[in-house]
Amino acid sequence: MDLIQIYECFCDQTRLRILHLLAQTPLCVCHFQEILCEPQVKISKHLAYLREREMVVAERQQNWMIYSLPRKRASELEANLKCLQDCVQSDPIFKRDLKALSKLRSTCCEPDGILATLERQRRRAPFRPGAAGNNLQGAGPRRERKR
Amino acid sequence: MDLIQIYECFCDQTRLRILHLLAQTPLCVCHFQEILCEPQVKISKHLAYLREREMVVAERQQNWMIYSLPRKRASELEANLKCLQDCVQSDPIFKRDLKALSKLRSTCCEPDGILATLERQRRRAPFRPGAAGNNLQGAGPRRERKR
DNA sequence: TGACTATATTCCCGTACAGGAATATTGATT
DNA sequence: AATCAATATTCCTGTACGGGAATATAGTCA
Repeated sequence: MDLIQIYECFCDQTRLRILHLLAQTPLCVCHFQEILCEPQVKISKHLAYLREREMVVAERQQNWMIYSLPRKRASELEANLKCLQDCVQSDPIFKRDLKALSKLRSTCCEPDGILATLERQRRRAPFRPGAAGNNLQGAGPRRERKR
Repeated sequence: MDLIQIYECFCDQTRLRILHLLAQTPLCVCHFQEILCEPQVKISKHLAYLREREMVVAERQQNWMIYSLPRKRASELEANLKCLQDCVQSDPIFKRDLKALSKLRSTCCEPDGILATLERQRRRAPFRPGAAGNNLQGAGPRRERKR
């Protein structure tokens, strides 16, 4: 019964917001960080959770991981995504997310898709190091991995 | 955000089956036991879970607790219940549940609602002590409650 | 090759269930 | 008052996350 899995994926607010955004367009992790204003670990983990359950797919593009909804979606997923849209359309948080998304897109006038967008964004503003919610961490010193 | 709560309620198979049945008609606990073929504790606990989150309401009728969906439901709940219907309509488990439900109703030709049904059922077949999935336990000896 | 960037993983801790066994509880019946 | 029937609650155990800190990793670029 993988309807259950769908609901499991849906019952966390961060995941809901991610899916809601992906219903609009593919996005990379740093976009989620910007839009959701949540720490990197959190987003990365929830994306992993969704990936393991095949609710999203990931594809590497240079340094970025582009996440998107799978092309072929089970009808249950499709139905629930649609239902989700209806349910959240008046919710301030989700509305704000959409607004932040469209702002992010407009700043790079996206002619040929998200990838070109990313490319350009990177040249102009290498991820806005000081922006709110942007708490990237350096790679830190390496040492023997515990195991 | 109580959409999340809805999804939390939906992400367990037993609860899904319960809600799916309640979308048809109010029912009492022993009916769930019969239809779902699950132990009493399990059903009782999931009903408590749903009650605490106000996804169902309970009303005592003599010895029985009648559970039903609340009269006034949030639009999100309504939407998701509808979505659920669509998603499970071809699922064998849920189809079997509906079949079991209608059988249970037809055996008592329900003229004046579930309560009369219960009344009559009880006289004729006092809960079928040996039936499959029916694992009622006696009240057991009492002793000082630990606390 | 070394530094840097974007993202993933591991470790750790706390909490929320899920499920079953053993009662507890409450109203009805005798 | 004692018993019974229907249902709820408590205790216990195991597991799945959720979140954050500290790295780890892989690609890119100088």
